[in-house]
Amino acid sequence: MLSQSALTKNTVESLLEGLNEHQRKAAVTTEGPVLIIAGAGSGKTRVLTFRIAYLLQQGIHPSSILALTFTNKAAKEMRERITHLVGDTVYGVMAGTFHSVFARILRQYADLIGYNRSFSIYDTDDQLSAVKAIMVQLGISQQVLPANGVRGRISSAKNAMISWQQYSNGANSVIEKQTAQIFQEYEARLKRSNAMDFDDLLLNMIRLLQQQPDVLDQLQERFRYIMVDEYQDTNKAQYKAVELLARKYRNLCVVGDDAQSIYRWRGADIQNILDFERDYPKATTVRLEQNYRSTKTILAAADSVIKNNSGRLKKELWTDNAEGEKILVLGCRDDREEAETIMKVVRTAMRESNLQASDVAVLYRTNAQSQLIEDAMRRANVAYHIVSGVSFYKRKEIKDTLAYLRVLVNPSDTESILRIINEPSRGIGNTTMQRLQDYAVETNTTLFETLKIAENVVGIQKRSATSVQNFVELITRNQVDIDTEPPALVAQRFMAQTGLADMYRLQNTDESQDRWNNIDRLLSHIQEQYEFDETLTLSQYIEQISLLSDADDEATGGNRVSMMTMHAAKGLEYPMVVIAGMEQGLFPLAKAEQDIDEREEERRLFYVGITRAKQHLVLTYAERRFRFGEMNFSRPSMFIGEIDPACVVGNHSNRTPHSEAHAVQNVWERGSPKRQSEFSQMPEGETYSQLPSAPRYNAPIPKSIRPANKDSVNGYTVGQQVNHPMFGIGTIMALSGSEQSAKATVMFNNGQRKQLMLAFAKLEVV
DNA sequence: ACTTAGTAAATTCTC
DNA sequence: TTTACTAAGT
Repeated sequence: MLSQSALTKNTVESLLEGLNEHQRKAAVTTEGPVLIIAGAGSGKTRVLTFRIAYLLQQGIHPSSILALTFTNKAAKEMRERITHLVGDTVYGVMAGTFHSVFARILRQYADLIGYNRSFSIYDTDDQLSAVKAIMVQLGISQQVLPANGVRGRISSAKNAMISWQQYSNGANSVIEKQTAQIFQEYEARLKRSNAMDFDDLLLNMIRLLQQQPDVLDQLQERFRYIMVDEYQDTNKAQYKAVELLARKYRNLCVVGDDAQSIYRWRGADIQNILDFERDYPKATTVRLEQNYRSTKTILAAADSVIKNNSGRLKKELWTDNAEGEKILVLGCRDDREEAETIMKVVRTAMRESNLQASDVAVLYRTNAQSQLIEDAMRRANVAYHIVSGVSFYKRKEIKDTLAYLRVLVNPSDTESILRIINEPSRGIGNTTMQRLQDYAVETNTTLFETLKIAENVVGIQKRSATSVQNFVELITRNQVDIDTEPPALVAQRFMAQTGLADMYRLQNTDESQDRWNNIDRLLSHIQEQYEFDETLTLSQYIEQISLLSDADDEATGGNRVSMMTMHAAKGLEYPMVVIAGMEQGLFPLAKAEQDIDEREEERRLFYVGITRAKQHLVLTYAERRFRFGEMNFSRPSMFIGEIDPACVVGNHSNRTPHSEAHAVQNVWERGSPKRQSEFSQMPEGETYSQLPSAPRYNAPIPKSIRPANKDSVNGYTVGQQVNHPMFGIGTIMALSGSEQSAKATVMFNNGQRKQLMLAFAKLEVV
């Protein structure tokens, strides 16, 4: 069957030999519920992928297998590794994040639960704008009740499967009662907009399964083997959805590590994994306790820290690896010095311990911390990159472009309309939109339907009504070809008409040029994706982008030091890890100082951080740090004190440095052992402000972004004289890209040099 | 309707 | 330091 040739008995058996006894058991116990408690570095992903390969080898049809992960990165890695084992067969396996898998299923059955299949997916920003609009509508001041707090409470409620009715019944305080009211309106508003937020993707999946027995049966029959990765991070809704899907065949295998649960704040319920054996009484439990990643020292340190948490699943991690060197703890005078120190430690380790830049990761608690470390790295010419910093997709111009495209696909999408109806300015102001929104709510129609009849709505100015009419026509005109023409073409033609790119082009500042280029990149990206998969629709593209916020790939490429938050580091490993900002109030965060649960979560996060390291681990802290615009004093993190002192060296407290500690020698070679600050001070005369700043985002858009220069493109040639309606006569200096993404660099006679996109700029050859 | 200036607040993590 | 909201002025 299928391309099973890639998967002979031999490959399976040889793989089997590569697994230890427990891993093997976890992989081949395919029937019934299985709980795999997988300690850090115990080969979890390996077991999961082998398990899937094994199922396929047993003759299980690929489409019977469902594998759910939390991040796109994890899903992608799993697919790649399975592909490695079984080849193309993997294409039948449904593997993805909860949200993406459910979104796909929900599109298919959308009409059964009262949605149109082109529903929009709302991210946190869209949620917030909906909440704000509702608060204005209800006359609740944001001064009294911060909108973002309301958004958070609504989302938490939904995570815990609490409906607005239930929330309303349980509301006691004024704040809760008002929130309940907003909650109710919020649900109605999203429904009217034919939109689901992230939580709805889970909740509607449950609704679908509960309300449509046929669908439930169909899906249960289809997904006979279900696997859930990072089970400790599931929330109530995810738990329920999985429970429903697995109820019939009960071939549910969950993998997780309670010690690595770090998403409580977004509704993850650690109880789900703790209670698995109770919920599935006949479950086989397998413990993966052999660590293949870290040295004995690192493991001991991690263990001594996590021991301070209560209520854990029994698990004893051990390793055959070497003792390894001690953990280096370095106190610094301030955050700048810390950054310099990190740079020096990394550079020294690369030189002395024969490490590549890509062998090193610098981890921190908050994204803001990366700035100074980046500066230090750049100054010293150490190649680095930021993993999932500010996403490309969070940029204003990109969000605007996507909003335009979403309106095209789903005109009911209120939040997207509000976002772009006056961007660029069309003379449609707040008052007008407020009136139209009120009217839409009163008549219980979509905003777009109301826009169509704007002239009949009382209180709307003639001028505004005309502008609205033009906007409606802009949308409807472009919707015509949406199902017949290639998505990139539709998008490009549409965007050229919206005037968004023109607005940035005419602003003609460095910043607007960037924005314009970003729009261009997005449009090119659609083209690329389409070339990769010709069945791609605009709707699918938007969904794909909405559910992606990780800057996955690309980030891993190249020989560079990786810098990221500890959350982002989950699932990764590096020969050398530096954890920065080990200070009370930063790590653990201030709010954890009172709350035991918060503190335990921070501790688990620290545990995750420590266990990323294979051989070298360095912890740093600063005695003073610039935060919130002012200098603050801080004390070393309590977590440092929790590490078994036998595992640690450094200038922390009055412990004397051990001479056998390799890294320590390197660090101290140029300074006095007592005051490490002396060697890490900034050289005189150089300041950080003189340094150019690095791009702050890490765009996941792959390759081909920098097209090669050409002599002739789309009928234009280098050297040609052209006329531009805005800039006048000029000469084409260079050409790049092709078709819709073609660009020309033009030197205009007025002295301006511009990069223009041929699809947008109306260049006339003279 | 749009611009500007002034003030307040918020700064963790993610699908 | 940066962002975001409000109010007043054009």
